[in-house]
Amino acid sequence: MTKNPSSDHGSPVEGEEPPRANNRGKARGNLLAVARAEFSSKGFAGTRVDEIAAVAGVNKQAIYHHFGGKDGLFRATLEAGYERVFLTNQAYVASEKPQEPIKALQHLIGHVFDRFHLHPEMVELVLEENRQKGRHIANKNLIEDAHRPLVVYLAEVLKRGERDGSFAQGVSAKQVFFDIVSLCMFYFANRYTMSASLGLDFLSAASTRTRRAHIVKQLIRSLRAD
Amino acid sequence: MTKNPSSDHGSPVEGEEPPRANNRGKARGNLLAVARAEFSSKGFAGTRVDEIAAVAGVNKQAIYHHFGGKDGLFRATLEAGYERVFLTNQAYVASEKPQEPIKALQHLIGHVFDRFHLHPEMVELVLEENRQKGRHIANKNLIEDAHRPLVVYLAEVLKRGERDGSFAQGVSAKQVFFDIVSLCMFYFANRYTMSASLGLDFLSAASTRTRRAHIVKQLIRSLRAD
Amino acid sequence: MTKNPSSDHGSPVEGEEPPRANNRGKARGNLLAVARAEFSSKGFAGTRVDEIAAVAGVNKQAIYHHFGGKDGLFRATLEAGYERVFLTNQAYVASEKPQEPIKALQHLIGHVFDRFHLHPEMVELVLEENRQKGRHIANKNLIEDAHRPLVVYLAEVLKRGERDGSFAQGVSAKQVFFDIVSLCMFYFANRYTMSASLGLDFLSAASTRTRRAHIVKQLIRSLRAD
Amino acid sequence: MTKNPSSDHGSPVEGEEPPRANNRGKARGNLLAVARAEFSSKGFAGTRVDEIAAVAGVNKQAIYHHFGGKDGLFRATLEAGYERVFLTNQAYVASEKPQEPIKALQHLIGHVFDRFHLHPEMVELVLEENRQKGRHIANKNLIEDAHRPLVVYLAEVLKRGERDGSFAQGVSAKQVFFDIVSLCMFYFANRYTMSASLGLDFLSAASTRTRRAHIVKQLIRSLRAD
DNA sequence: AATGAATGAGTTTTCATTCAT
DNA sequence: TATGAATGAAAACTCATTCAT
Repeated sequence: MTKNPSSDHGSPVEGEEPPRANNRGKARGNLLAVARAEFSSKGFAGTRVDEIAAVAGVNKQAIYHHFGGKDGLFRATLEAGYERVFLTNQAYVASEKPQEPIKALQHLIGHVFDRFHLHPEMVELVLEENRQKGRHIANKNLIEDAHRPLVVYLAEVLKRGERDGSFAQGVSAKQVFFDIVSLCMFYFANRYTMSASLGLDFLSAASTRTRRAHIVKQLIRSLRAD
Repeated sequence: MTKNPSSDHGSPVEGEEPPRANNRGKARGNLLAVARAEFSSKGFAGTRVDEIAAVAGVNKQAIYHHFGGKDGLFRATLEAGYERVFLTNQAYVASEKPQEPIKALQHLIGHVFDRFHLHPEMVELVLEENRQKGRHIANKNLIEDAHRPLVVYLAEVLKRGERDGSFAQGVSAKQVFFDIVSLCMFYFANRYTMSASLGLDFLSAASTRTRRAHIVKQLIRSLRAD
Repeated sequence: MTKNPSSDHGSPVEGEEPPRANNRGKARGNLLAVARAEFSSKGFAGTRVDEIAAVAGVNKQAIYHHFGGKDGLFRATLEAGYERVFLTNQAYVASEKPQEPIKALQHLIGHVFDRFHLHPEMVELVLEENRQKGRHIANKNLIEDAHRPLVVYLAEVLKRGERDGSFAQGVSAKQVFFDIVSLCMFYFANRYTMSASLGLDFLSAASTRTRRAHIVKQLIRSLRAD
Repeated sequence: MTKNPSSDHGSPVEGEEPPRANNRGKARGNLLAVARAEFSSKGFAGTRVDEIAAVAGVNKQAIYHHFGGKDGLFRATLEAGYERVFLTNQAYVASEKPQEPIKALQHLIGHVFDRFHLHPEMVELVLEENRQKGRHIANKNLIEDAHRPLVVYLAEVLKRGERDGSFAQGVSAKQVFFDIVSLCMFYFANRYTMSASLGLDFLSAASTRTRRAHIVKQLIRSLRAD
């Protein structure tokens, strides 16, 4: 999985940059950044090609030139997202110091939660792709690769925990990974109806902190050795 | 579908199924049923008002007559869904025999999972409403009411478990409810990307059973007294 | 020209009346009153049959029952308007004391102006009918009758003025009537663009008073004997 | 009357042309020409966007592309009309030879009358805009500018007439301008009902000539010095 | 007479995509 | 390649009128 540094731009979304003379490749990057914002907030069907082009400050034709159309742009947006996930996960694992399994796991769960907190657009993008029954996932390996660093790391942590007696035996790392992602991502995906359901305000920072702590604690508890 | 025979004098049309005659009052129900299917499979923006009307076998205008428009129809569909959730939960709680807390909780988690399994459309409807930032939730009480039977029952089970020593002290019932819904619903909402992520096929019945068992087990473990 | 007293209602427009047990004939009157307001403010094409029924507080079907449809309702509205004009003009002429021609004419012009001021809806109704090239005027005599009292009275005043030397000889009463109506009605029909044209605010009461005085004065001057 | 060559499109109204081939840039002009005809004959609400596009021989979307919608097209049509009025008035004033005030005024009144006679569509457009309470007048200056040449010229003529004793003192030029426009425009706006009112046929050329002469004569008389 | 529902043709507007310069 | 215009299909929504009770 290689990384195209020029696609890690995002000028129109993350910062204001004066239009420079050298527009080489900027159109593509701008489009991806704007598409990410648009697709995630409005869904695939609700997103307008014209608006993406307008917000990105490029001609509509650029979308057809670079991505072939709306579908291609969505696919590229999704792929760029997974690329980012991969890089983030890779960096996370690389930066983790050796530490006891419980600490490592607590930290990992917090990392996943915080990533979704920081990038709710990715939550929406993934949800959208699932609603479309995965029709844009041309390269399933891309997704698997994106999460592999974390899954591998998690499996290793669990194994160490099993050995040193901090974790229960025989719990599938993949299922645990699924648990972690479920609990973290679902929070950001369903805050509106869950707020109504439980009579709480999950949009507040305090509720988010509370929920985060609860998730970390319960997941750890669910893995303890008896 | 009852028919008034006295209005059947005169020659009926051959071959054609009478879409006319007594459509009185049927339109609303038909529309809600079709809308549920359409909105859940295509999302709000991806759903076509014309198609709903056509599939429901009613005139397009009926949607505007009964619901005021696409938004109104979505709102009504969502509300009807929550109404169903309420009835189901109410019936579930009413039918539960007295039993020890762990059994009760296992059963409850399985119930929630199975409901989502049986009604994935409701999953999609709720997801869609969250993507739209809850703009169709006119009546938040409806949602809260829909889940209240289960939340109240869960709180009571947890309390009993705390008392008899099967569950840990001081875990918030609302947070646990959130955990249950997260783990169960997320499975049905993200099977495509999670399949790709983990290299498994979560569309198969076997995987679903495995996942269900895992969720029940881990949630119970996460609540054990130390 | 007979007058149907039951059509001189106007409850929903001119006053609030509690719904009474005896609704006989009220629907027709309500509809005419509301139609007058709607047609005049939105034009024929811009007016909605549903809205008239809703505002009038009657069932839509009543429109078809009483008037045959939108066209019939417009026609009836127009005719009711002319009927009112007739009655007003008849009463005006009947109430005029003998007076010298110039006074009589000044008073008459003011009367015309004030009628349009009081009933701008009639201005719009007439304009609309002209835009439709008079297609609703089934009975042209109705219109002629409506103005006849005033035209006859005007001709008589002019004749007296000619005889006593206050007015010029040989000016057509019909043309003068046309002048009066033109100057008075046009003011109320074109206040928006004329305000913009001349940089004045013809919606203000002061401008209206000024314009009224000017019109009276100039018309009298235009008729003086040399 | 000078003509702005760039506005001299109008092929679809004046003749049949192959609608294909080079349509570049023609759409806008065609649409304005057709819209003028449609809006003036049917009013805003009565006009169909589809029909304008069809008659203009362009795609319906062109209306949204160039004007943003029906409202924008009406506004543009109105503005183009006032533009024409301005050019016409400017040319009229420029072409007027020095002459005595009464002659100048007679000529001016005839000019105004003849313009409305030649362009009854503009009459309808203006009436329509007034019915809509001026909601399309984005730029009031445009309207004021359109008439300014004539108003300024009129004021100057009146002033000269006051000085040389042909006109009365202290009559407001703006009010006189209003008189002229009222009398001339009203004739074309209300010929149907006025014909019925007075039992005359104001659609005939003879009646129009008679009315024109009457208006000119009476306006001049209304301004004479005593 | 009154009412809610139904009808079907139509009306504005939108959209992804392509063309011509 | 960049850009404004063009395209045609379709989308949401509206309307006057009629039906059934």
